[in-house]
Amino acid sequence: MASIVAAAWRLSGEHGVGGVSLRALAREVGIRQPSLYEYFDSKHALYDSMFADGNRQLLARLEAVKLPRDPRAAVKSFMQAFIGFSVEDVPRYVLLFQRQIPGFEPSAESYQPAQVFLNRAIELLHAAGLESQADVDCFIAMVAGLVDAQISNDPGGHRWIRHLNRLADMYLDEPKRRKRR
Amino acid sequence: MASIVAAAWRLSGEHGVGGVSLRALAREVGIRQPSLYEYFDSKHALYDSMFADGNRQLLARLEAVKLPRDPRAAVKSFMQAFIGFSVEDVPRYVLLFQRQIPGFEPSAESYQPAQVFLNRAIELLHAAGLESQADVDCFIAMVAGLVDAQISNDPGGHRWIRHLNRLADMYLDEPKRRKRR
DNA sequence: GGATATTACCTATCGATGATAGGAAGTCAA
DNA sequence: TTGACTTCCTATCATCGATAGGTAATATCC
Repeated sequence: MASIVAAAWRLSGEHGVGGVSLRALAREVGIRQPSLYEYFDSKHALYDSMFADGNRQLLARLEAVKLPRDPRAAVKSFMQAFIGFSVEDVPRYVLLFQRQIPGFEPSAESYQPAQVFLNRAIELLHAAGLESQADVDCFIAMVAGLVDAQISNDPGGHRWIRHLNRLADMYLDEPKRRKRR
Repeated sequence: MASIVAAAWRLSGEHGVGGVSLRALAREVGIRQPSLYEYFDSKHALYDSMFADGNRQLLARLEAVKLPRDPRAAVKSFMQAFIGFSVEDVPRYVLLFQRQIPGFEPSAESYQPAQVFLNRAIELLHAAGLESQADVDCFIAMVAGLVDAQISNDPGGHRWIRHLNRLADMYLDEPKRRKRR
C-alpha cells in the first residue's frame, strides 16, 4: 500500500492530483487496474491514504524544526516551515489544503494529523499573544492567502510568501494597537 | 449560447462546476449531447464562456456600487461588494477564482473583464495610500484568504469575512507605521 | 497432512464521461 | 434552383472508475 501511495504521488507530480488515473497508477506499480481494489475500496480511499500520508509528512517536517524561544520568532519559523512545505510540492498542497478533488472528504482518521498540526499552530499563536478565535482565524487565513496566491500566480517564486514575516508582525502587533485606543 | 450558459450555471448550483455533465446540460436545454458541440468546441470552451459571463456579472455588480468619496471607505465598499458576490454563489466563485477545473485556463479574451476588475481594485488601493506592488499584493491575498476560508469552512456564515473592515484598516495603516520608524 | 480460507492477482465487462463521424433536414443567398 | 451553411440527430469511440467472477499461491486449522 505504501508503494502504491508513493507511486500516486509520483504521478501527481506529472499530471496533478486529479490527473492520476487508476490504470496509469496500476501500470506504475506493475499490476492491472482492478487489482488496486485489493488495497483501496475506491479512488477516494486512495486519496484518503494520500491525504493521511501527506499530513504525516507535514507533521514530520514541522517537528524537525527547531523553534526559537521567543514566541513571535517561533510563530514565524513554524509558518515559514509550513509555507516551504506547501510550495515545494503543489499537488500535495492541493490535496491537503484545497478542496479540489470533487466529492473527496478526508476520513476522520486521516484528518487527525491535520488537526494536530492546526492545534500546534493555534498554540504558538496564543503564546505569541493572539488569544481570540477571531485573531487566530485571521492570521491563518492570511497565511493561506499568501500560499494560494503564490502557488496559483507565481509557482516557484516568492512574490507573495516573502511578506510573511512583515505581515506576521503586523498581525501579532494588532491586539496591542487595539488596546492602546 | 446564452441560454446554454445559464443552464450550466443552474446545474452548477446543484452539483458544483465540475459536476456539470454535457448530457445533463443538453437535457436541460432540450437537445442531445453532441448538439452542444455546435456552440462550444469543447467542454473547456463552455467553461470559458461561463468564466467570461461570471466576470461580466462581477463587473456589473461592482459598477452598481456607489463608492464613498473617502478612499479608504471606497476600498472597503468595493471589497465588501466583491466578498458578497463571491459568497453568494460558490460555484461561480470557484470557476472564477480557484483553479479547480483540471486543465482549464481562461482564454485571454475571457480574462479581460477579470483584468479590468483587478485594475479597478489596484486603483482604489493606490488612492487609499497603498502604493507599492508589494502592499497591493498582500492586501488582495488577504481578501482572497478570507473568502477562501469562509467558503470552505463556513459556507453561508460570516466567521471570516466579518473581519474585512478591521483588516483593511490594518493593511492601509501599515505604510504609515512603517514610515514612522 | 489434507481440507479450507484468505490473499493477491487476473480477464472481461459495466455505465458514464467527453468527443467525433456522418447524415438529415431546414434556411438563405446567389 | 442550386449550393452553402446551420442545426439538429443517431451511432460510436476511447477513457474513466468500478464490479463480477475466476485462478493460483499462501496461510490456517483440525
